[in-house]
Amino acid sequence: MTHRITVHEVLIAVFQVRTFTAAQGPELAVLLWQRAREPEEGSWSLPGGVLATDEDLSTSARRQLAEKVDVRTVAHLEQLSIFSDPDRVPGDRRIASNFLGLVPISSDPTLPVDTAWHPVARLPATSFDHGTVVRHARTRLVAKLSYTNIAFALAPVEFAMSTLREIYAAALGYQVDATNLQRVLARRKVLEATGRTSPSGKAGGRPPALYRFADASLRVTDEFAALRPPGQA
Amino acid sequence: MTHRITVHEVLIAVFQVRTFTAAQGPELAVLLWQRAREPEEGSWSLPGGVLATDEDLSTSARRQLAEKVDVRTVAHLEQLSIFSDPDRVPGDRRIASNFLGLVPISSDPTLPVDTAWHPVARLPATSFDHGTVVRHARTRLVAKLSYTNIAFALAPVEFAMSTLREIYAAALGYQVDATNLQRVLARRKVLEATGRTSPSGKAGGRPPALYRFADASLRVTDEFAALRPPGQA
DNA sequence: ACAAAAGTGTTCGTGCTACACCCATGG
DNA sequence: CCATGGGTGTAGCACGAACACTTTTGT
Repeated sequence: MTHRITVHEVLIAVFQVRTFTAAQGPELAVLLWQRAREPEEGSWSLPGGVLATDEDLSTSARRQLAEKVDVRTVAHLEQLSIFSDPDRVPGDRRIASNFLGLVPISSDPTLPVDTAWHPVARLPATSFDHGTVVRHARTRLVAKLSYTNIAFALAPVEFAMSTLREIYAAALGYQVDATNLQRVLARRKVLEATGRTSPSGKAGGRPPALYRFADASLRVTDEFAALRPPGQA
Repeated sequence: MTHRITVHEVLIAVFQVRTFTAAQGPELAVLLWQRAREPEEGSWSLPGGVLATDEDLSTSARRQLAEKVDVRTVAHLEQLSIFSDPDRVPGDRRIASNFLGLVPISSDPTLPVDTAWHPVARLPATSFDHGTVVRHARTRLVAKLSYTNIAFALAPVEFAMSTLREIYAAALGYQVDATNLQRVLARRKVLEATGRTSPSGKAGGRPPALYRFADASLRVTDEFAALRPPGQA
C-alpha cells in the first residue's frame, strides 16, 4: 500500500427531463455508458475520467463530457462534492470530483452506441460508487430547485407554464401547482413573460402565454430563510 | 509544463468568535500561520498540507490541523469547494480541497508561535489564494447559519441567549435580535432549555436562562424555502 | 354549446421581524 | 427603589399552498 499512486478524476452526472413511457409522463434521466471491459464489465458508468496536468476541474469535466455528448447542449455545469475514500475503486487510488450537468428538455443530442439515458428512479447496475454519486447529485438538484433559478438549464428557451410544471415535477419527483410555481418564480424575478402565446394543443384549450428565464446562469434567489440582515424583512 | 506533478492538498479555514478589542465586541476570527521561508515568506497561510496516500480528505484535514491546534477543540469540520486552477500556486500543481472548521467560543487552545487568530474583517497579507479561500468559507458559514444548526460548533455547551446573540452577530457580521433568534431556533427544535439559570452580571439584571443545542452534529433545519412536497405546507 | 386548457382571485396558515411591555435581580 | 438586563406578548407583513372560479380557445 505504500507506493500507491493517487489520481484525480472527474465524474459528471448529466441530467435531462425525458419521456420514457407515455403513461408515466416525463422523468428525470441521467446519462450513463456501459463498460465493455473489466473491471465491472457490463455495468453502467458516469461520464468522466482523469484530470490532465494543466486543466482545472471544470475544463476537465467539459473535455471528458465531450466524449459522450455534445457539450454545447449542456446548459449548466457545476462542481458538487468530492468522493475521497481511498478504496472507492480497486487499483490506483482515485479521488473523484463530482459534477452536476444539466441539458434542456428541448435538445436531443446524438449519443455513442455505448451511451444512453436512464431514468434516475430505475437505475441499472452501476459501476463502483456511481449509483451513490448519481443519487447525491439528484439530491443537490432538488434542493437547488427550491432556492435558485437552476431550472433555466432544464427548460427550453421559451415555454408555457404547463411545460415548466412538468419539468419541475419530473426533477423534484412530486407534483407541483403551475399557478404557484408561476407566482414564486415571478416574485423572485426568475421568470419573464415574453408577451407572446403558443397555439393551443390538438384538444383545444386556451393558448398558453410563453415565458422565459431572466438569467442564463445560476443565481441564488432565496438567500436567507431566516436571520436576514436588519431592514430586509 | 509536460511532466509536471499534481498533488492534492487540504486547506482548513478554522473559525472562532473572539474578542480583540473591548470596544468592538466579539468578532469572527480565522486561524493562520506565518510562513518563515520562501515562497511568500512572512505572509499568512491557512493550516493544511498534502493529502497522504491512504487517508480520505477529512482524515487528512484532521491530521494537518493537528500541527497547529488541538483538534479536540474543533467541534465541526466539513468539506466545502475545491480550488483547482493549475496556476493557483507556483511550482508543482496543487489542487486544494477547502474545509470549514469551527471552534467554540469557550475554548482557547494553545497555539504554536507562528500561529495566531486574525479577525476576518481585517486579514493580514495572505499567501497565494488563501485570502479568497477564507472569504469563501466565511460566505458558506453565513449561509449555513440561516438554514442549519451549525452554530452548535461556535457556542459553549450551555449559554444565555445574549451570548448566543453575540456569537451570531459576530459570525454573520450584523446585529440580530435575541428574542427572535430564540424563537426561530426553538421552532426548529435546534435549541433546548436546560431549566437552569446563570447568576446575573455585576451590573445586576435578571439572571438569564441557560440553553443548549439539541444536536452536536450538523442538521439542515429549513430544507425547502419553496416548492415543498404536497401536504407539507 | 361544451370540453379542455390556461390564467386569476381568494382564503388560509405560517414564519419572521420589530418593538412595546413586563419580570427578576443587584446595588 | 431604580437601573440593568432578560423574557413575553403582539401586531404586521410577506410568502407559499390550496383550490374555486373565470377566460380563451377548438370541435
